[in-house]
Amino acid sequence: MYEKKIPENLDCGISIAIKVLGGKWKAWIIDKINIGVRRPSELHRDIYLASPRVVNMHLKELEDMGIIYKKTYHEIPLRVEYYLTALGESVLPVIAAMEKWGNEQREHFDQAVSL
Amino acid sequence: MYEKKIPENLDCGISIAIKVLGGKWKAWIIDKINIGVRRPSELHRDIYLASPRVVNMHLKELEDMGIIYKKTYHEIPLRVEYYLTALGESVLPVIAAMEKWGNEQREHFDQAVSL
DNA sequence: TCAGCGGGGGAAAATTTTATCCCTATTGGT
DNA sequence: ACCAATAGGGATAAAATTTTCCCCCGCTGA
Repeated sequence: MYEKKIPENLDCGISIAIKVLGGKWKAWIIDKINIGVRRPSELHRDIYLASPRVVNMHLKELEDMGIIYKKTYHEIPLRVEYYLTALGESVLPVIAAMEKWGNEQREHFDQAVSL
Repeated sequence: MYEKKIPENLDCGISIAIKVLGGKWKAWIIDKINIGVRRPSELHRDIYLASPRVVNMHLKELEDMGIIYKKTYHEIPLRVEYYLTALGESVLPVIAAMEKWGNEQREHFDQAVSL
């Protein structure tokens, strides 16, 4: 796994929140799991714009951070489901706030420079 | 300036919010400007962990996105001040939510893996 | 036997972001 | 003449993230 070379700074709450939500698809994944898209293959299909590999990596990170947990069913075919932990649920309002604000301001960003 | 090669996806509000708040120091900068740290040199001193160059680049991006605006006083020595636009002020609650959540969960992340 | 689905990961390349270094310019002070 | 403070940016290097490609395993069904 990749080793960070520059130490992190988690002084302020913002850094922590960005660590959890800042990845390209992390917030989206959390949202989907919350909605009930639990299986990796479902998530891959749902977030088809992201490469499956990144979704997997994000899932792993979120699991390591204690935002989600994994349930493995030893069935055939193998089945895996992800669920939000209490910590993961506690972050939902933050995501909702971001989502709400972003949607309200979408018009502005559609016009504004295509940065 | 750097040209993106992969088109952005601003489908959901989350992407938009992350575009504005996801940079390493963007939320911090917005917060500081809101508090009254307005001049570039002040911001550099205040956010001394970030390289001044990046703060400048973030300021430019935030200005281009319409989150902040710049007032230039043609005094000697030259004086520049940044202020939040209405759009910038509208994002403050989102930052507050992130900050609040991050601080509440800080303990968890202090213990958890030093990812 | 071979293709396909499920979940998953290594290695390397490509892309994006951040850091470092050093420069511009104006003006005041010593 | 030279250094300081102000605000800024080009070029390049380094770091971090994301993508791409191709592999693993267990099992099923044709």
